[in-house]
Amino acid sequence: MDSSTVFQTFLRSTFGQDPGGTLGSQLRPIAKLDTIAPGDTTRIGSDQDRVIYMARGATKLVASASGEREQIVAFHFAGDLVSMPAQGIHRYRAIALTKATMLVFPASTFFDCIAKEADASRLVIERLRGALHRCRDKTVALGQKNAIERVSSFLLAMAERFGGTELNTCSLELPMSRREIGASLGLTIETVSRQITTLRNLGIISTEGRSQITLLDLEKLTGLCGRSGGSGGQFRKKPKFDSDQGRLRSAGLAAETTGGKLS
Amino acid sequence: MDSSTVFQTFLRSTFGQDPGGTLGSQLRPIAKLDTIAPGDTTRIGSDQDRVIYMARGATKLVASASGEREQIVAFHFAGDLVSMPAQGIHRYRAIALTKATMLVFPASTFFDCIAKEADASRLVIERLRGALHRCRDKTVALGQKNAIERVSSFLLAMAERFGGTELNTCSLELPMSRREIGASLGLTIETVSRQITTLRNLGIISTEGRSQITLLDLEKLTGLCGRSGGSGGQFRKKPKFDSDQGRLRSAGLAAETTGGKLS
DNA sequence: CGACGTGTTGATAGCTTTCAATGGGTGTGG
DNA sequence: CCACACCCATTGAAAGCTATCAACACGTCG
Repeated sequence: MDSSTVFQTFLRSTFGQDPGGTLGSQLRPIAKLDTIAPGDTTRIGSDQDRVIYMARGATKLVASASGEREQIVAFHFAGDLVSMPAQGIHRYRAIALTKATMLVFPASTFFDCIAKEADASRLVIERLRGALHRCRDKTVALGQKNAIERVSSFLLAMAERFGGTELNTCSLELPMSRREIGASLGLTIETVSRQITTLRNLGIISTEGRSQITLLDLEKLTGLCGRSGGSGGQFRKKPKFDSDQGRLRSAGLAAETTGGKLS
Repeated sequence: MDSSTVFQTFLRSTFGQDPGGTLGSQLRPIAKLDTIAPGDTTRIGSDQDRVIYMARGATKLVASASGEREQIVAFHFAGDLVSMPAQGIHRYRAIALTKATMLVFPASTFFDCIAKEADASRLVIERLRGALHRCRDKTVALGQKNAIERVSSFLLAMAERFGGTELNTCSLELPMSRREIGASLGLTIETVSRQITTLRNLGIISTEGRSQITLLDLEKLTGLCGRSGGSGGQFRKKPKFDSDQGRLRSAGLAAETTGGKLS
């Protein structure tokens, strides 16, 4: 894809500006286009903090802990802005799920330019706030929710993001594997698979192939997410599984996953 | 404490500005001072998004999930700026750990004012980025680390925040209870207690009373946190406990806790 | 001194992980 | 077009880490 076209799309969708303005002319020289294949990561400017604009495709933001452990912090899709630290407690990488096109900026220069314009500042601040709040929600999910709640929340979050909703049902084409869902939810691939099986047995979802999932009963699914303040189903405290494949436990809350805007 | 004095301190420490400037005169009218006792929460402007400046004391940022479940997303101390959403998937509250003094702003007006000044924008953006990155680190901890790793990381993070370091040892006076540590790490009070006992038995820490902890061996403690890229001790894969009170497992990483600046 | 909240310790149960085997889906090459 | 890897997903059995339940110790406060 053409670099100028992508940059133009970036300016419009992010700041509602046309090229030619001061912001556009300042950011243009530091924007670097990159297109990567599934499984790959951008190596552009990886030695410093970056801001990445997702022009096309989907990526996962992965943090590497010790050993082989990897946590997916967020998923990102077209239009998202991602803040990536170069160093820190963990190593973070944006890895493509599908063929992905992105614009990479050095963070310091990017934010210096943004700060000079009130409108752009306001928009970036709002994106950062949104990313922070979503990350907090994810924290709650990982700290307080059990497996069925996490998977239910994940499915609902994905549905809100890119599901075709029709009459209480909703079908999704998940761009990520079970392994990636597990890495995002802090669960193993087997546990994710079991929860999906449980949801299917409950008649709440149906599956087709490995990535096609249809949400048949959004209400019940929401009940399994356990939003705060909600009744939490018919349980209150110390709710546990019932039998072999189990029913559910309580219900925690939802939407810890996507990554919406700036993350 | 005097409202004007607190506001002045806020302007200086956050933006390096003196009152009288445009920013100060714009923010002054919307700043509301509040002092609350331990266990209490501010009710000022709780119907809308807020930004809270912590002038004095310590608070915990609590998210309520369904049932009785509560997750502490971050701890905040004097000088911190906290972004608080009014609505969302969960209900968030800033609850005082000690007697706390704070300045409360309505978020939208606050950020509108900030965005108009380049310097202030840059600083706020940097704080938001920091908060986001710390929150991500916490996500990794909750998603990938086991109990001993979480507690070790927590202690190290607290030590970095307000510990008197001297010759590989460091003593802390924790302002939070075991219950709050557990709520922050996604663990129960009993598990936290057991990990502390384990660390004491390993000679890595010593305790005195219920809140005084001395870190005797920062190196070993760090090894239990499992930072990425590190050797992870002498383990690689599938590292498990050894015996009754167990040794350790692998080692994950650290510092998911504090909350540093804007969270 | 007794009540109460906090913290510690022990025993048990449970949810998730680990280990292992099978089946399904996709892609490549003959 | 089909065969054959190869990866992904599902399912089962067993083990493990943490939660739950319970009892006790400690310090504070009335």
